[in-house]
Amino acid sequence: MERPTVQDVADHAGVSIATVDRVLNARGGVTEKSRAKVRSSVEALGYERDAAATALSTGRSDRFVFVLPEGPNAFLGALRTAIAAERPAARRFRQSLEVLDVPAFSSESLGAALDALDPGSVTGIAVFGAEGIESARALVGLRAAGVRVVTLVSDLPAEQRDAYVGIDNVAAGRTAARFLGRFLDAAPADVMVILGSAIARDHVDRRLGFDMVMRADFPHLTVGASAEGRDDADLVEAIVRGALTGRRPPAAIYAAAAGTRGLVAALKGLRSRPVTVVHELTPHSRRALEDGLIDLVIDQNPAQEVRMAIGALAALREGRAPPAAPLTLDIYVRDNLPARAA
Amino acid sequence: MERPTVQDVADHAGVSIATVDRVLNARGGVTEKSRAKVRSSVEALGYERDAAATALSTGRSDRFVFVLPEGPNAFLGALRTAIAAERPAARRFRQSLEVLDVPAFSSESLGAALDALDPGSVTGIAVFGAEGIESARALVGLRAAGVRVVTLVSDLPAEQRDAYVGIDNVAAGRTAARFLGRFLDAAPADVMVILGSAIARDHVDRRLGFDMVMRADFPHLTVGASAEGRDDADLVEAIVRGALTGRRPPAAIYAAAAGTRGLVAALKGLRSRPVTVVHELTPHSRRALEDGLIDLVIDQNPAQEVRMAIGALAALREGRAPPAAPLTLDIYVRDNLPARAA
DNA sequence: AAGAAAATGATGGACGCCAATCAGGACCCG
DNA sequence: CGGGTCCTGATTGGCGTCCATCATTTTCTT
Repeated sequence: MERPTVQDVADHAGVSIATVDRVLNARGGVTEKSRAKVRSSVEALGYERDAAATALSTGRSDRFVFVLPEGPNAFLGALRTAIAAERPAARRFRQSLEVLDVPAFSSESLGAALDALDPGSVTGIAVFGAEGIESARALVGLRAAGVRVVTLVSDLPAEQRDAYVGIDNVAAGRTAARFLGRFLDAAPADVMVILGSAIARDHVDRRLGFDMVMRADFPHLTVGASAEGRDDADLVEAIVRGALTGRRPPAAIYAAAAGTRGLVAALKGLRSRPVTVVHELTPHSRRALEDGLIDLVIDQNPAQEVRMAIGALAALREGRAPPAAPLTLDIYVRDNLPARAA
Repeated sequence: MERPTVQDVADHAGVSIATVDRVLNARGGVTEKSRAKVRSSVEALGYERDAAATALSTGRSDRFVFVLPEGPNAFLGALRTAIAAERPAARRFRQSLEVLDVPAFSSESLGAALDALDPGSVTGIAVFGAEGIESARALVGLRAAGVRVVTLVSDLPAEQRDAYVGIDNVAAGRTAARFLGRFLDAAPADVMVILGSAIARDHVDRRLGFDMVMRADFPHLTVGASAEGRDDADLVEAIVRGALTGRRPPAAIYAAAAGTRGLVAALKGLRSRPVTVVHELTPHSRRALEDGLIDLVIDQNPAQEVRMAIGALAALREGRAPPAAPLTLDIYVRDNLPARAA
């Protein structure tokens, strides 16, 4: 029941280990007959490459680059922290993690930054928020040059990436609608939705899912047009204040984007506050949950997200299929908040 | 910026690699002065043991045993499936995973089964549902013999285990209460709680958390005494039917234990059904959620649980600290169900 | 200061795989 | 049948660490 080695496979197949090696590493120059023998021996013995020995021997080192928009938003901060936290572990597997900052909401500079990457030395990249033609072209180019690409948080068309790592944003929107609907009573009311940008795929998906459930199961609730907060706390605050002091203040708010700080600021000190669901567990949203200012947080665990992205890139690099299932949504109320991080 | 090796450390410290090796592996026979030199060089160069080389060289193989109660319950089945699914991955790291079945609810036979394990050949074990004096004694004995012990799902006193892998059950109870309370309207009503066993730590914790929130935030709801379903679907069905046809049928049910199948059966065909929260995402609870028979499922991802248990055992075996944070609760409504597994 | 004890250096063989080279054999072609 | 191509076997030298052995140096003891 010992683990078989290439030597065992060679003996079993009646060939030399050199031939086994040629087959296993697709070096060519082996007759179909020998290949078949080796393959069936591999099968018969249940041979599996020893990962440790391979890693040692090849001494390969992978360079993974996370391309993130600049900006003070808390979720991005958490993502950066998570990347830093994974570094030591990644290092043990000879993977180096880098972060490349690009201006937010600018497809041109993103494209330029991607073009500046050396496809020879970069094993794979993880991109976040890369909607736009310039970046699309750059991504296709990188992939053609052999760089693996995963999209983070917000997906892109298939030709621009090898895999998507993130939550199912349509499901996130549906879920938000479900809880909002259930938390409200049966009386007709208005619901407000705040997005970051109307072209960000993740936000659009959330809105889509939200509307689906609202229309189907909570017809007494009226969902207004999306407000665009551009992930800017001050702008969000202004929008929310405006709505709440209007003549028909919403009974519920779904904030599908960043800028929670502004939202929370606007909610503070109200006599009766709307039922509120936001995205991303950040210090602000956590605090607001604890204080009872908001009701629910839908989170995509950045740490898990980073780990999955690394795992997906590593899998792609080794020619394995990356995991297909999207990340699960983490749903928080004030009662299941994780212990405070150090 | 290359990864330093022991050779580099030796050069930097002005000693031989033999000495570095003695320090790194605590083999003794090194003066404090040399030890200090080596340690500071390790620090200065940022040396880290190469995991691949170590694994190759030691050729260690770990035997991890999962001790699980027998029984047809779906959660246990999922746990077993998850263990089987992890086997190939574990094998790549020279870890073998075994499952040891013991009769449910019997501390004597659990103790006997644990005593029968050979501490010499078992690296670590993961136990589930091990309340009782016989098993406690056996666990303490195993730990003294060098076997690492993690508790799964339900925790035990610290002297019986090295680490706990599972969710925070008090938080789970609190969360269940929060959603039940918010889903009901403000009218006074009765709430029913179903446990598996009144001595299982996880169930007791859930009840505790549930009561805390109910008392604090939903005083208009009356929580009755716990019904003991012993994780038995038929018994649970009888209990629920009885309650629903009584003179004061509960407006909400919190099922903190297994036996969801029975609960769902009892709910089927009612004109007005109680708001219901159950634990564990199984085919039954999933179906019930989709059909609108129940409202919320609190899940502890068995796959993640198994992975974490293996990770914790591996960490313990290498002398590292296992991760301290409990697993996050997965909360499901009909809108964020994961894609159906194959 | 001689002898014992402790610390250190030097070395080599694992571990399993990768990568490259060289030599010999089988086979085909004209 | 000579010359070439294609397969195959054999061999070597790593990769970084662990572990054991043996020789040598330093330090301590009395």
